[in-house]
Amino acid sequence: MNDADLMLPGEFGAATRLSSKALRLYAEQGLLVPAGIDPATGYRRYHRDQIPRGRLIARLRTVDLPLARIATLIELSPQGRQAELRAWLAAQEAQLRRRRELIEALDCAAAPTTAPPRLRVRPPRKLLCQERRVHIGELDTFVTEAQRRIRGRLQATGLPHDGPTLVHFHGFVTHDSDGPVEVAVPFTGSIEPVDDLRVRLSPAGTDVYLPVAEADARFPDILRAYETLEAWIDANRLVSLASPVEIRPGTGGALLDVTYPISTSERS
Amino acid sequence: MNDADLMLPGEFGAATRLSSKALRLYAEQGLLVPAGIDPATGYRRYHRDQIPRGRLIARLRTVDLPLARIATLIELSPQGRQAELRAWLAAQEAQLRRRRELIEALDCAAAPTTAPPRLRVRPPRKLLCQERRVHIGELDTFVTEAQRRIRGRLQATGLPHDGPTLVHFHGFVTHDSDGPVEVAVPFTGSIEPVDDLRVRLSPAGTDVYLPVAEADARFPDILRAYETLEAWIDANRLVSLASPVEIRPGTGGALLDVTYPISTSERS
DNA sequence: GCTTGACCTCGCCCCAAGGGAATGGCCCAG
DNA sequence: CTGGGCCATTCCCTTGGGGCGAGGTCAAGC
Repeated sequence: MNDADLMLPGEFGAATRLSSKALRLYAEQGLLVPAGIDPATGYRRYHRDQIPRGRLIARLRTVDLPLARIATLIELSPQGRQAELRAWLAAQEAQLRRRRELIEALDCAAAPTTAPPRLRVRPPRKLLCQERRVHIGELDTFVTEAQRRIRGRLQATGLPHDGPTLVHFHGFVTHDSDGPVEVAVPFTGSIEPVDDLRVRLSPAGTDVYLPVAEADARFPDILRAYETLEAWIDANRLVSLASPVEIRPGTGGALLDVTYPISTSERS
Repeated sequence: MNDADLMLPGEFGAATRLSSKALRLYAEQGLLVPAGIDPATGYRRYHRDQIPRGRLIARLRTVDLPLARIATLIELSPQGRQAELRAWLAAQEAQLRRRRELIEALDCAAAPTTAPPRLRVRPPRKLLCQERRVHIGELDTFVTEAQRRIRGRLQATGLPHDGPTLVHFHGFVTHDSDGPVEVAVPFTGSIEPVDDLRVRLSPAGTDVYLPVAEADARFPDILRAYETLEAWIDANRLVSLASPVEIRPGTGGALLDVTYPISTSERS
């Protein structure tokens, strides 16, 4: 280890294309620690052998990888690193595809769908529910599974459970955003909550709904139904009182009805 | 305008899926200003008619558009907005492609190219230069144009200008990063700087270089030559003293030589 | 020996888009 | 009258640095 192999941040930065401010940051984070620090002056000294590492960091930063990710990547073999990078790229591309889908869906909302939403009165009822945060990919599995558990529980208690299945979307469910989602089956009678199955009341009210055929029920196509309903609610100067619900099966042979609870109280 | 049409942030946020924190921010930025503020309590009241705007903002935020961009988009017609959004998506995709290219180039660096770099002594010389910041798309035009201007100036002064053209890359030149780039032609004699043409000295030294055929000289393929040179410099425990230079024409019929100045002074 | 200029240090404030927490005000229901 | 649910304001936190200012260091020139 030779004195002449040591450089100040300026020179090292020129060799690696990293600013001295960036170097300071990386040093603080332990990502690229100077070979030595002069205890008297505080001057950082980088060793020539650190140049490849610095240059690699700079490269990875040019594609906007977060430092934390770089810190793990940099410890891998070139092959492993490359594999991770390709995976990361694929993830970025998937995200971009999803954004494109969302934007296209936003576009389609401008074109009205065929059928106008309809109104329906909803009676008060008691629900047995299971709630969880899920991303869009896990949604179908969760709904199927939760429905099975809820109906199984109702059956075991000897209660009728021939009502539809209600899926409440308390939050956006997309690839990037997880619910929460609540699966519920209305029932009559009395049952004790168990584990993560809970009992709650759903008040009476009015719903506006739109039947959705199986062909249009996939994500992100189904967003069009939501758009249509929201546009209708806005156009009629109403307010949705709570989260939208997907009711399966839907009316008139539809796979499901997308439903919004709305206020019917006259606003003076 | 009815009192009952006004909502507190909680209700309005539920209708638009915006957090009250986000609403506060948008209000400060003028992006979504409450219909009224109670002067006594400071309570913000949103009007029902603001729901579509809020919902649109929320949608646009889900694809990570910056608020400033949203502020301009939101004033456009749906058609104009959609066009802008598509353009933005295309830009995002272009950026992702460039990142992929950079990562692939990083990968190829692991596989050594055929020819090893060679050393060459560089005499001291005087250069007539033009420097500008350019992105990769403008690079060829700039180099051609600058070269023409410089040689024209040399010819007009009656000085020989039969040397090669030197293109110094003082900074990365990619789609995302603009130079600076300096085009220079060596000459002998005396000339006055004019406009943005300047005269500077290039000291003697040693270069390590790699000829690049026309087929490999396009971006991002040419990055492989840079990778190879940098790897060679690192492996030989040398330090590049300054920015890399592309010299046209290159040796042995190559389109250009990618060149790094290196230190040859013995380090004790 | 002195200055000058280039380089270095540290420390603070700034960007986007909010999240989280602490503290206090407002209002409604029991 | 008290509790709970909203609401307000204020401060600090995140990422990856850029920019500025005060002051220390170092080598070169005079």
